[in-house]
Amino acid sequence: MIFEKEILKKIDFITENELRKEILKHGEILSFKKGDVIVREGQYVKILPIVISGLIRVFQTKEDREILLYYVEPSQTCMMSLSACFFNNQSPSQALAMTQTDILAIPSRFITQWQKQYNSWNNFVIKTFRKRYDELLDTFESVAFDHIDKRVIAYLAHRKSQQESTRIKISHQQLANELGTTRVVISRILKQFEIDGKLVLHRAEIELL
Amino acid sequence: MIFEKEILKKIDFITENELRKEILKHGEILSFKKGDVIVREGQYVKILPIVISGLIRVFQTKEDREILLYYVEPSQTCMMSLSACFFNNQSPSQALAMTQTDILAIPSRFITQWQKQYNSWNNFVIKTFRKRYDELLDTFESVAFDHIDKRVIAYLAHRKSQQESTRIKISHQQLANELGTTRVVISRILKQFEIDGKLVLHRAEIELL
DNA sequence: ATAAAACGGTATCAAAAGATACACAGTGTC
DNA sequence: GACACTGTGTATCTTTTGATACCGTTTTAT
Repeated sequence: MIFEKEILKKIDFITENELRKEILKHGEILSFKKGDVIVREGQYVKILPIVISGLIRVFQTKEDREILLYYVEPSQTCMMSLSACFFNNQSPSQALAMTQTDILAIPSRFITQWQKQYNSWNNFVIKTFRKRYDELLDTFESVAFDHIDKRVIAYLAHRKSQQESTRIKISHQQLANELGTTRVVISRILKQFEIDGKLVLHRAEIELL
Repeated sequence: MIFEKEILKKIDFITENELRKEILKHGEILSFKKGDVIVREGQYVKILPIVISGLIRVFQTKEDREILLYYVEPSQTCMMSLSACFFNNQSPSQALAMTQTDILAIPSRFITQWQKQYNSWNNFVIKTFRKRYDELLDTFESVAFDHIDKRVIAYLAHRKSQQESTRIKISHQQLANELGTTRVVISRILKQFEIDGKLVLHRAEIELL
């Protein structure tokens, strides 16, 4: 059960009290289990999800390759849904619950309406676009100019910063998918890092030192 | 001299008559010569440029490398300016006139105001963000998964589609900058394409066949 | 318990692309 | 004409990464 209090905490970037009430009134909590598909490629999107708890992975598939666009964390929304709602388009990407995830589903008709009425909502919309652009640009730069070993380190450091522990649960194959390369390459690099004393490898888990 | 008629033609995506008048009233035409710097990195941006004629190159520089973000063509605006105006930020990127370029400069205070009042303006804003994201994603995918020869061909095809002639004026060095690689690599690839009969090389010019 | 699937280590080979170096041809300037 | 600068051709070498193959271990499903 999700309490109003928790929802309100996650939408603290909405400063207008009236809008906070509207969101509670029209938003509906939807829950997904780990692995659930939230949006399929090609699906029409009628709601804007705001993540209350959990994590959503948004990606595209192209010729049996996955292209990671971004993760949607609590208090964030999905740029692709936003834009699909806005233009009444099909979703060009797929969204997957990485863990048990609760979202607050806002009917799409409110998006532009609230943009006109509430500054903080419009801010939220624009910030969502800009943030994802910046992230993508970052990824682009690291793919274009950095070697994979540096990208692996950056990925692990980022994961570490999101949690308490220094042990990151991920298999070599999954890590390869995240970075758009192959398992062998990742195993090779990780082993070298282990030899260099930067980390310790466990089964489906990497311990940073 | 730029006539109102020409401006109105370039902003035909603005459907509200009232807004068209507002734009003419508050917008100011600024002209730049080829090579002029329109925005410097770090500069505060107070106006939103809508290109009426010409072409603007928007890019970042990082450790003596250039990262091309996008070109702004007539009827388009610059996403980075939009977002810098919106948040009253410094520009993270640089804008350069590629040819004689006329822009319609809209004072930044109108951006959010018009978003609230006029649907087509809000559409313009959102479309600008989405379009640049999609472009960047495309570039990202081709950098991540395509070989350079394919990217060279794609670049040339794109340039050809923008003009009448099949002769593209660009040096190997410039082309290398556009694609984020080195001159030698480009020369090597182009020469191979010439041997394959796909194009003919001239000095600082490539003729597609 | 046994089979199947997931996970990971490692060796070999090939391809792509970057780095460097050098030569030479046009173009523009004085 | 002498000179500098830009543009291009090309050879050599190295590094990075991907592809493939094979093996052993651990976990999961039936």
